[in-house]
Amino acid sequence: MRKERSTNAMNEQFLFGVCELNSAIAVISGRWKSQIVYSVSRGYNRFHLLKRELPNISEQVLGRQLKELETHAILVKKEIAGTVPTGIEYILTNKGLDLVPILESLCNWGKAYEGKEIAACG
Amino acid sequence: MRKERSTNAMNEQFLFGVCELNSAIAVISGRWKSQIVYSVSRGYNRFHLLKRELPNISEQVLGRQLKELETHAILVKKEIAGTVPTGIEYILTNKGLDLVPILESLCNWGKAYEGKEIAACG
DNA sequence: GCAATAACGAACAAATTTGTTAGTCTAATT
DNA sequence: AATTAGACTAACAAATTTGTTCGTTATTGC
Repeated sequence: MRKERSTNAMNEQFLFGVCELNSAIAVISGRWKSQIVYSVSRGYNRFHLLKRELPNISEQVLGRQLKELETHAILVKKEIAGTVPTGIEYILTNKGLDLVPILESLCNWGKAYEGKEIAACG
Repeated sequence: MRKERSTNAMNEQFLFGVCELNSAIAVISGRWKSQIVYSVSRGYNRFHLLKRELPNISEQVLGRQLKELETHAILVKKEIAGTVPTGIEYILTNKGLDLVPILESLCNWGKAYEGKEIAACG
């Protein structure tokens, strides 16, 4: 549980107030989160498909990350009609869909400077 | 210190291998980091200016974050000639400069969906 | 009946990040 | 001579994130 009045939590709130950038980053930070969003966007949109894509994640952690993404309205759960037991699909919301191209930019940025930890000065 | 062989650390490495997206996010995650990059890009490029911009950060934490950004080659330190004691400027590298527009997209994305935690489904 | 698959939730523990306390060094100012 | 400003570092403690163990529900396959 969060301690709402810890320095850490208050600093987080302060930054949220400074610029939406900081809330945005808070949403996509976290060990598996942006990779999950990216995978879902590419069609790996069910629990077992994500498990297969990310073999090192435990089911419990996957469930937790998905729930957090749902809380932040990046994706929604949808029951697949006519399946027994009811299958669940994860669908990106508009918010989630709009995030995907930004993640792609980040990916390209990462690739462009791969291994160049000591970059030339601009 | 990091435990190189913890599950957590190994999962991080795994994700770095899956897509550069994950290393990119790792670089900009962290309580103050992207805000610092953004502030530096807007001219708050000295230790004391950043302290004034982010009054809640302690000097120790600011120093640490700046050092990490330096390690990831987002910015470099530069001595200001002719100042006594030597003043230090922080300059964004090309890598850092290329990051700024992405941070701006994230900021706009955050603004667009501000408060809309329960978004319409795409 | 027993195991497996799909999809998780709760509680606890380990790892990591963030913040705090104390201290450094130089030079100008009071 | 003491204080202040700029720019930090190291070591420790608190907070938070990540991973683990155990358990659940329901249906199909052997």
